[in-house]
Amino acid sequence: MENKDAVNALAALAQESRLAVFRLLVRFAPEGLTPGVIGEQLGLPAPTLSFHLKTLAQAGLVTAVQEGRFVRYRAEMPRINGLIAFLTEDCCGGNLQLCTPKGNINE
Amino acid sequence: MENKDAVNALAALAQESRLAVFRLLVRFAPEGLTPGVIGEQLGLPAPTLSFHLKTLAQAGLVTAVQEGRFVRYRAEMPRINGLIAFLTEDCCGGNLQLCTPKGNINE
DNA sequence: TCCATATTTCCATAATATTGGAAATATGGA
DNA sequence: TCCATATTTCCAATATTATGGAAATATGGA
Repeated sequence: MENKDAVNALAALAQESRLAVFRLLVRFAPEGLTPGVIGEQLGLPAPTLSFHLKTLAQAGLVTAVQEGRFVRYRAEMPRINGLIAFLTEDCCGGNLQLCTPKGNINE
Repeated sequence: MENKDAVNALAALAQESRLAVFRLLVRFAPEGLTPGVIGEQLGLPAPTLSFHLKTLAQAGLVTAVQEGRFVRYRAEMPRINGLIAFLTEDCCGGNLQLCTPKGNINE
């Protein structure tokens, strides 16, 4: 991942509503959700939500698939994992145990 | 970590110069670096760098310690690890292998 | 004390992002 | 075909952020 890609992804996540949308989609990965459901869950007006979903999609953090008259949005897990790797790259000059004692994001 | 804290941290990282500063400090963790060295490495004017370091510090991503007439900045690794955990919390409804095949940020 | 150096604050300019109402578009079902 | 519903685009007002020159502050050494 390049610096600019990472900045784009981080900027997409650095907004309260978008972060909530993304985390909801992470929770509902890999099935995904429709804007209708997302908006209902988070109490967001449709235009606002549409704007935020577009931003997340442009950053590569979610993908959209048309399903009849619905659109299914999904969290792009490889993307977020790539971002995470980028953030901790060469951590402590390679001496990992110095800064990530457990070394695992899932603990 | 709360949503607002996460947004603060993400916003701090969502800027090209600041992301570069943070990653440099991650690489040089846990010793840290002074603004002089950072500015030289990244080609940033002192006032700009000072502004960005302050922003990173306010977000809890770096800490500053006075050392004589230098200030030593360090990446706050527990903070970034907390942010990473927050981003992937309840991923796939707990079915981790679905979205993080390797499950480890360091691979 | 005085000076050189390290770092920060002040400030004005410029650029960018967020919001949601109203309207437009698209789709499937009656 | 016509309608109800899902989603997006348009738009303008508002708010937030980045930049770096000039000046201020702080520290140790001479």
